[in-house]
Amino acid sequence: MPAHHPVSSPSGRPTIEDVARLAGVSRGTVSRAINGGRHVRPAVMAEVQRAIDILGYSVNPAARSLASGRTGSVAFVLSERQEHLFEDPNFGLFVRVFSRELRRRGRHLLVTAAEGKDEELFLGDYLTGGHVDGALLTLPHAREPLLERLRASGLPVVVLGEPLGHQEALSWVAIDDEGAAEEIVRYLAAKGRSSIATITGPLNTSSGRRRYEGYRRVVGRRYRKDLVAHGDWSSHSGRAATEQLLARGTTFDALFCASDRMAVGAIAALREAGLGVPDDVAVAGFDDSVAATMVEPALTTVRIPFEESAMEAVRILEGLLDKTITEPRRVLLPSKLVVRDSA
Amino acid sequence: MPAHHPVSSPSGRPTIEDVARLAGVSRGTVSRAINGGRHVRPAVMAEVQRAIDILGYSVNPAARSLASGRTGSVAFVLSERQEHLFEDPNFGLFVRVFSRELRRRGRHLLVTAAEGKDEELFLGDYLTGGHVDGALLTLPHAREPLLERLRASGLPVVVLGEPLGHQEALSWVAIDDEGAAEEIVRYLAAKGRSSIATITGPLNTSSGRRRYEGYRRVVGRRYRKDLVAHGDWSSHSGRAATEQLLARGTTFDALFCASDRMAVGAIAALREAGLGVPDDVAVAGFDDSVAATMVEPALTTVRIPFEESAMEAVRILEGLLDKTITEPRRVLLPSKLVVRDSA
DNA sequence: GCACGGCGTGGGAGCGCTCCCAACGGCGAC
DNA sequence: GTCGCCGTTGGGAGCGCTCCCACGCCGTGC
Repeated sequence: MPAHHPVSSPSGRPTIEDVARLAGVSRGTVSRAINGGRHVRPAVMAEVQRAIDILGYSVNPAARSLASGRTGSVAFVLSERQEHLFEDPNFGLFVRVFSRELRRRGRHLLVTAAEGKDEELFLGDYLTGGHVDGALLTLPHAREPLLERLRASGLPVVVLGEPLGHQEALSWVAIDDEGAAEEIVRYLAAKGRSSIATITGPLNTSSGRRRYEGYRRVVGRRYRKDLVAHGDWSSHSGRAATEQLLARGTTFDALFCASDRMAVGAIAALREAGLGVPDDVAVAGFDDSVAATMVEPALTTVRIPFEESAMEAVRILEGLLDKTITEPRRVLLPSKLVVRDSA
Repeated sequence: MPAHHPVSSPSGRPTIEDVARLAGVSRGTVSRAINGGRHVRPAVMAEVQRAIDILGYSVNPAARSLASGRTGSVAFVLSERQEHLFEDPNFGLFVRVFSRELRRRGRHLLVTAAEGKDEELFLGDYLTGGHVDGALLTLPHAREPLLERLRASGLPVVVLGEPLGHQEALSWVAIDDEGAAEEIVRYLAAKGRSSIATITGPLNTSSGRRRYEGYRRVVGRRYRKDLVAHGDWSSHSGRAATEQLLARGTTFDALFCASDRMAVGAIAALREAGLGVPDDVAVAGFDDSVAATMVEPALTTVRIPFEESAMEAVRILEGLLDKTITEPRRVLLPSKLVVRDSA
């Protein structure tokens, strides 16, 4: 039951001054007490805490921020134009992990979206406008102007995914897409599949490119252009790409899709064409998303360590913020093959 | 190209004072100019704008917030313990719509999660601690303490979904779950299905309860307890509930599932039991989520006007913030039947 | 015995903005 | 011609906090 004690502030809320008066110490001492308690005697600490409890005091974030020049919050920026990540369960996962990890470090998470050109512009203003101390970015497409501006502003930033063209200048955490793609395609080959087709993701994204490169490395000399089709991660595009593949008349006994959702579309198309999965065509996905177990047959796919990468990103950002890390840091995390029924 | 002009502030960033000096007016006039321009001559406005552009000035949010007592930002709170909304595409949709609508009104969106008891407690502190001017809440379970605390704090709040037990004291925006359930169950009946089973959502959630009530109203006297099973929205629970229904030995020719995801699980279970959909059992879902078109056959379901409800919530919150609205406001939005192949 | 360093503390000086009041001038009304 | 009003402007007074310097005090080393 706070606030039945005399309080001076016109806002009605108790201030640090009220706490100081009640505890019988100075404003400076209370400030030190609520900021870690360095150079404060334990007895005084306790007394201050008691006063805080009695008054129901909580610091005014605006005042703290104005005086200290820090905000205590970090932005999570979704510079995703379309659906991939945004409509993905991973988005929620990221938010949850970030929020938890940052809270543990005494910071707040602030989520913003930047969809169009305007929003991206606005975003630059916002991020460099003193609203946040740092930022976590997802950027499937290379977004030169924003990245360049952020780099120039000196704002601590960690990118989720590999920022094509900015690998050197920024810190980032990514999945070893290429290695994972290699592993799953190699698995298909080991199962005796000799002609392996693929549906790639957008090749202007890092993941799209890398997964495709992993595929190419494994098929090596057996690479054939007519076994490759392109999608945009969506189930719809997976279906269309498969139909295109089939329409070419080339046959294949395995199909590596760069996303689970495309694999779902692919399975539907194969089934319509009278082909059995995995008997006629083994299908492999990527992501181990909820879609993976929702289709029949359940997808053999690759599990991406989203949680770990989120935690790693926060760790790096924290280092950047407290200047423990001064050079851009880059981390590549391994993923894991998940074998189910589709291949 | 900002900041090649002499700047006084020790932070390096130009302040309102620098702008005033360059524009040849006073601090007060610049403040008025950047806050709508009331009582400022057009010529002066232009001069101030020019100075702002030259210096690359942007307001310091902390200083503004400290002086004005407002923050300009609104929290979107996910007090969702588990997966339903969080792993849902709707979540992303909400974030996007909120972010867009608030930006349009000159505010920022701040997303926070509150999963455990601790976080909920923390959340109360946070929301009432002066970090935000108002909040948008999702709360599938009735969370008495948080709601009570928010109500008592006087913070403007709009709830997405019906806050059971707090319908009178808070503003909220919800879907007409009951009406929508009625409509789709009536549709099943109109298709000649005589024994309609249902898989409900959690009955301690408003939607779970209302959808069940809609079902009951339509089946009326033909209600049979053994045609009802319960789930938790997940596809897994839909599968389990269906197996349970089948195990009872009672037959049914239609199944209304309170979520698409449960319908997906139900279809898998029915298929395993050798029952055809929709021939033997017509299946209806709810939500019109991405899952709806991902299964075979595509789900007949109910489309929920998420976007509209998000926009409506912002509209109400805005009214609460600028005191245009003083009484709690309640809005119930209608949904729309979407007929596909499963029923 | 005395100088010195460091811990613990008090309080002045801002941080950059908004709010408000006083002052100024021009204009229509009487 | 004078009065009063309103639109416009300047600038003082904070908003509630952190930062930093100065001051006392105690313990240590010689």
